Amino acid sequence: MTQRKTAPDSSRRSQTSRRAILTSAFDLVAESGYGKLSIEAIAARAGVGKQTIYRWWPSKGAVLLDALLMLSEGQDEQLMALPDTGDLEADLKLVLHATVAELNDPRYAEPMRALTSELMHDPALAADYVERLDRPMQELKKDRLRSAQRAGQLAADLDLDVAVDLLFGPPLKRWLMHGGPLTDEYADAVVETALAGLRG
Amino acid sequence: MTQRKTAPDSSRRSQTSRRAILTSAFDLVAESGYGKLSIEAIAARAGVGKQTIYRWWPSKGAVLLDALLMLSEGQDEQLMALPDTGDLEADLKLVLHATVAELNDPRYAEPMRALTSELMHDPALAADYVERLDRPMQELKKDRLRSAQRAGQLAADLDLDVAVDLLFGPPLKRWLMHGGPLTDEYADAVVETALAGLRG
Amino acid sequence: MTQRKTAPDSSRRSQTSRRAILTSAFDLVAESGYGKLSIEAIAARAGVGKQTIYRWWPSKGAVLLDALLMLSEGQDEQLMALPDTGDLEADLKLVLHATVAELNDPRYAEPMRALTSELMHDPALAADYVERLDRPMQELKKDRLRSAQRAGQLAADLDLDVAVDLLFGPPLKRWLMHGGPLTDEYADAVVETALAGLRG
Amino acid sequence: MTQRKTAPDSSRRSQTSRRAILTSAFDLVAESGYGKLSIEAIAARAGVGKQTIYRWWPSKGAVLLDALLMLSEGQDEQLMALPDTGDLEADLKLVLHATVAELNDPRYAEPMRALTSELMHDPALAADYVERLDRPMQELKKDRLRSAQRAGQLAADLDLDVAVDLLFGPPLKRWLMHGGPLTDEYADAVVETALAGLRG
DNA sequence: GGATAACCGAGACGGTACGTCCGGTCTTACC
DNA sequence: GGTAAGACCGGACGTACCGTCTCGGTTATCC
Repeated sequence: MTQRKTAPDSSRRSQTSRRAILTSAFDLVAESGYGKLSIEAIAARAGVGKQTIYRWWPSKGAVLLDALLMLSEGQDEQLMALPDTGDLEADLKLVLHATVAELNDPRYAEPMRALTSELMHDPALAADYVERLDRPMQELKKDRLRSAQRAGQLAADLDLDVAVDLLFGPPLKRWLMHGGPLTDEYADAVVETALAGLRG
Repeated sequence: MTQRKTAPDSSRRSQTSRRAILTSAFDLVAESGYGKLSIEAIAARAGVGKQTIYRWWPSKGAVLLDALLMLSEGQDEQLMALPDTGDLEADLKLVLHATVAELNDPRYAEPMRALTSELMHDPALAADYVERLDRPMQELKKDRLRSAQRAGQLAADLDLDVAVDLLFGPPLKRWLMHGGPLTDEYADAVVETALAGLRG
Repeated sequence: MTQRKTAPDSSRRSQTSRRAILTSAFDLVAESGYGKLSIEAIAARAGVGKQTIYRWWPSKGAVLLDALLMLSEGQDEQLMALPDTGDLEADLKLVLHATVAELNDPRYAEPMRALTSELMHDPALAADYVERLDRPMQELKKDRLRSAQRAGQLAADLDLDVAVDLLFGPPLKRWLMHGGPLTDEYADAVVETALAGLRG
Repeated sequence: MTQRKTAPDSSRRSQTSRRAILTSAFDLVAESGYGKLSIEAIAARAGVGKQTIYRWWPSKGAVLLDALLMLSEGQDEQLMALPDTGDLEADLKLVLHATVAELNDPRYAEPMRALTSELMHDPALAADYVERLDRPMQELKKDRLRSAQRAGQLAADLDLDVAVDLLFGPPLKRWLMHGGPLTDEYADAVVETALAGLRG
């Protein structure tokens, strides 16, 4: 079940309130951490009644998801594609550097962490997340790999989903588990090793 | 600062209560999910005063971590090593199958999910987790890879930490993000692709 | 500072809950004694959230005071006067008998004891008690004495506050200190002695 | 049932601890009020195990009673008598002034208030209080009145218990109920009015 | 003079209640 | 009908004490 509740966006809905709620949620979690993120706090900071939140979102995780989506609302229509200079390794390193930078920037990492933590206990929200954020990203990445595959730079029988996971799973593991520093050097090592294979 | 509070295990401490608390926590979360896991519920089910929990653990995440550690208390001394038949690919597939099975078994997945969600918001707990659960596991895995490296089955200059992440990061990503089915076939694909490299 | 918190009685306030809380408090203390009177117990018996009590009263003593005041809410407007048959001694004995009866009736004595005990440690509550219960009573008593004074039955220069204390202080002392039986005969002796003076 | 538990004073009992407990209790309540008086606080301040308190006293009220009794341990044997100059009115005013001063001195009033509040809910303690503090005082006062009665200064058929209550009940009422200032002038008025009678 | 038993400080234990915070529902009064 | 405001019931939080219960470590009699 996807977040139908979010969609209707009745014409009577106050866009002012919607934006105030989303930015309040995002800012609250970025400033004070997940612990301070409560529906009451969001409503208070947004100058909004609690009911206005409950009417349009099923959980604070859903608010958070919308808040993150709002950030990329500018480049909406024409979803930006990943860089394709022909040099696959360089392009991938560039993308992973960006990913690493985002995960290390508290401003984005904290809301992301909060959302991820909600995803783990809310399958409906997780499905929504996959559909609206994760899958589009995954497709973009697969597009770049497909281009390389067509150019003969990747194995012809390569499963692109696995390939994307091989590149982006390792940084995610470090980020989640705090299992070591999350640096550009690490990202480079991941790209090089994934491309060449463990056997070298 | 690691969870020193957990360690001292004063001689006055009631081992009966400790065990009751840990099994209660584990069972509660396995049966009813993370939402039902409250300190009050743990104390009630364990037949213990709340203070006895607060006295020895700083958060319910710390209780959960100890609960998971208790499960592997039997094989403490002789830390089991990973299988080493000489056939690296087969051994790794075996291990990843076990990992996948664990992540798919609600009995273990639910407590793990709960703990992971706590880790994300509690750096001290995360450090403790890394030290007491993650690093030992990581070392075991590196040991197996090192053995293969010595046998010439892996690149001589391979960074083993990166290698382990390349193998275990992808399933973790799927598990966390619900970004696709987590099957033995997927595990096999990950092992094969990681060993051969994306270039094939 | 008087108990302004109690007064506003915002139009949004639930009168149902208010009454349930006051009767629950009164009944609980009457049935089970002061020891069993906790905010939690009141809330539970009244079927009310604890916050609803904390929102409107600053302490359980304040609840108790309101509960006692609620009992005399019927005869609000026309504050009943003390009997005035012209026979001062008989009238006073009647009133003291009533006082003694009330102090001996567990149903009223227990809540009164509980309230008195709270008064002793809470000056704000004590001020409120004086203003809303004690002073009105005191005035009623002084009115009756004033009437007798005008009829020449009492000394012209008599301080009526002292006079009231002389009549009602002794039973209070016995009640508080358990310093002897609190009977109608005692009340009669107090009235007679006070009127005639120790010198006789 | 009287406080037998207090009496045995086994020869093995530590007098150091006993005194530390009593002075700690007295000082705690005098300094921080009744609210801060807990068995734990007494034990901590006295540098004593909680069990040592529970072993010798049945409640904190009992500790308080002993603490107050300890203060008058000096003049033990020869219980001081009330002043008897022959001038009854002057003597009584002197005694009531002393009473008023004590009730107005926070150092004594606070422990007294605390004890009184305990008495109200603990009949056994109340009985003990009457026997060990109240009755002896009452007898002293009656002795002085008896002397006056013999001298013909008081009615021959006067009930001395009632007489004492008539004199000491009114200040007690004011003290308890905060129903007006408790001054020497008030004490004088009580003595004069009680002696002369309300009729003048 | 060595056993032994009561007392001691300390503090963990199972509990109860505290006063606060927030979840999610409902009502009221605008607009 | 959407909204800001906020009262309401419920329930968990983390803390403070309750009274009971060991645990070692002194005493301080009694054999």
